[in-house]
Amino acid sequence: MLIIVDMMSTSELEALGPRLERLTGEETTCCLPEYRALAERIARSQRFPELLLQVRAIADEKRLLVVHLLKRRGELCACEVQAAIGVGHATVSHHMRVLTAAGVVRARREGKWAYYRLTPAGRRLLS
Amino acid sequence: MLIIVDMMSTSELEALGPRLERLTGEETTCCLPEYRALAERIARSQRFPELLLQVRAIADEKRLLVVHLLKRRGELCACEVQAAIGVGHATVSHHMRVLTAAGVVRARREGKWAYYRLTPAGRRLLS
DNA sequence: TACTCATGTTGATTATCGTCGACATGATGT
DNA sequence: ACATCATGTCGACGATAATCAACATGAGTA
Repeated sequence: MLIIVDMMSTSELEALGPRLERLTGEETTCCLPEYRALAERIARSQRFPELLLQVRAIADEKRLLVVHLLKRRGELCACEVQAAIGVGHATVSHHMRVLTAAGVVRARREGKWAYYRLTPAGRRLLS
Repeated sequence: MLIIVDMMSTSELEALGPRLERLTGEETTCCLPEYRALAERIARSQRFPELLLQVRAIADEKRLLVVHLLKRRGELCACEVQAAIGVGHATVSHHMRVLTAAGVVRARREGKWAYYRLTPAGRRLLS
């Protein structure tokens, strides 16, 4: 319940309280406890951590490029991803791990090769 | 034309070429120059850098929270944002700067106060 | 004018992340 | 069996980013 607030220094918290309470008397838009509670509700919802994970997964130039390529081509193997984005194979493996962990892409093994395609959630991110 | 490829070591490039050329003879899905060219077209399009900037702007817990709050409340001043996300005012200023630079939110000054609201592009990011 | 308040800016610190080399694994082919 | 190939994992390094304290700015106020 106090996770967010605990990240503020106590001096700033004490200074912030009366300042905003005074503001509510003049400007009806400022309301400290209301916004703090609303922010906590949003941050503690089920969708927020998932969405944050997905957004952070595509917040990289190479990974956003991979997602766009998958949207156009449907399915790519790891070597094709490596050729497309121009990094070492260890980096490709790392990026695809981030994308799969976020639920943006889904991996499929076929012999030596690993194929990747977008999940429905991944497709929704690009609409 | 060689920006992406130059990020690979020459040894890996030389090893990758013949490997994929052989693959194209067996698996029709592997095609090195085609994917490299497609990736370059996407990365050099007008929308890609803008989208990357916007996605990176909301790829932070606090900033994603701010964007959600703005979607619900319409407009917030800086002190309300500070109260909601629980960081120092310098950090709030930094986050709002990142969001405005990406075109996700728009700032409006009224006397001492700074009000922020989502841009159409920012609203589109959350749909 | 002097003072307070809301916000922006700067510099430094800390943490996180992208990248790669080296090694491991598991499948394919000779 | 042995070599080769595609991919994964680990450790380290460099770059980037989040955060705050301190200072600066500019508007309202007594």
